[in-house]
Amino acid sequence: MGVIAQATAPLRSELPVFVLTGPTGVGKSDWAIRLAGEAAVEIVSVDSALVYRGLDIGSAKPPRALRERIPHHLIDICEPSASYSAGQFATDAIACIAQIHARRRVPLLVGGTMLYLRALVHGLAPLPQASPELRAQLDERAAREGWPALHAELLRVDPQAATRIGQNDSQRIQRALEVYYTTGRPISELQRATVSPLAGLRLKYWVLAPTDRNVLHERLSGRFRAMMAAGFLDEVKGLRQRGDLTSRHPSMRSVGYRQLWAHLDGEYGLEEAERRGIFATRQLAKRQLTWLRAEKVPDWLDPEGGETSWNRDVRHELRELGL
RNA sequence: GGCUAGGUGGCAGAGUGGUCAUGCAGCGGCCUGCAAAGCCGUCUACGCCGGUUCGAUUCCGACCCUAGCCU
Repeated sequence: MGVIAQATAPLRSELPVFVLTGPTGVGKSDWAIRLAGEAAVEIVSVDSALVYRGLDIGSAKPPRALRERIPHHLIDICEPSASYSAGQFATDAIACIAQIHARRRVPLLVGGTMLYLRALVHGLAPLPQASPELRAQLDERAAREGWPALHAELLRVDPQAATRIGQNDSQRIQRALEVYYTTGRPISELQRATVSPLAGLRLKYWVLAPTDRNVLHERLSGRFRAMMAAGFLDEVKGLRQRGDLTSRHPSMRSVGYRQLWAHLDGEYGLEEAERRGIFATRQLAKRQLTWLRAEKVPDWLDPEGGETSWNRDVRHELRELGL
C-alpha cells in the first residue's frame, strides 16, 4: 500500500444522495427504516460505533432481523479489536453509494458521526493512513516529555498546523507529526488538496434535532437505562472475555462501553458507571449539535413533530426522479 | 432546654481580611484516517441580621437550620 492514500475518485451520477443526521438518540434510524421499507432508498450508516461487530446493545444497533429485511450498509464491517477510521469510511461509503446508484436507488446516509459525514461531504485530503508503529513511538515520547514538547517540535516542522492545534491536543499533535514523518511534508500543506468525493452530486440534507435540550436529555438518560435493562453490562462482560480487547481500543472507548468497562475494572460502582455513561452521552450529543450548527444546514426537524412532513419531502424528491 | 461540630455556586469539596480554589455536571466552541475520540473556553457561592474595619465569605454577637452528644 502506498504511503499516500489514493485520492478518492469523484462519484458521477445523476442520482442524489440523501442525508439524515442529528445528535444521538433522536430516532434517526427509526425514521430511516420505516422509509426504506417502502421507498427506493437504501440506508448507509454513518456511525463510528455501528461499524464494530459485537457492539449491539450499547450502540443501539438495529437488530439483525431488521437489517435482513431492510438493507443497511456499513454496519458490522469491522472487528472491535481493529481501528476503523474516517478515511476508511470515506472509501467504503463511496463504494456503497456507487453501488446503490447503479441499482437506480438513492442512498440515505443516516448517522451522527460528524467527522465521517464531513469526510464525505467536504472530502479528506490524500493523507497517509495511521502508522501504529509511529504512533506507539510518539506515545512513548509523550509519556516521557509531555505533549507540549511534541507540540513544540511540530511548531518547528509545521508552524501552520501547530498554531491551530492546542498544546495538549494529543491526537492532533500525533497525527500531524505522523504525517510529517511519513511523508516529509507538513499536514497543513497536504490538507490544501482536499476535494469532496461527492462534488457534482446533488446532496439533500436533513437534520433531526429536538428544539428543547431538556427533552433530548430525558430521551438520552431513558435510553441508557433501557440499554442497561436490555443487558448492556453482559454485552460488555462478553467483550472483555474475548481477551483481545482493552480499554484503549477505539471500540471500547465509545460511550457507555468505556464506563462499563471501567466499572468492571473496579474503578467505580454500577450506579456511578450509569451516571457517567449518561453524562458522556449528553456530551456527545452536545458536540454533535455544535458541529451541526457550524454546518449551517437549513432543514432542521424536531422529532416531536413526527416524520410525516419529512416523508412527504423525501417522496416528493423521489417522484421528481421518477423513482 | 444544654453542649459540640458545621452551614460555601446544581452537586462534591478547599480556603482567605482586600487577588483565582479545585473536581464533576451544565453551557459555548474547535475538529482532515482513534471522532461515541481528543482538546479549548465558561456562568451561578459563601444561611440570616447586626457589629468591628478603609474593606468582610473570612473577625465578633444574636438568630435560623443541620448532625451528633447530654438532660
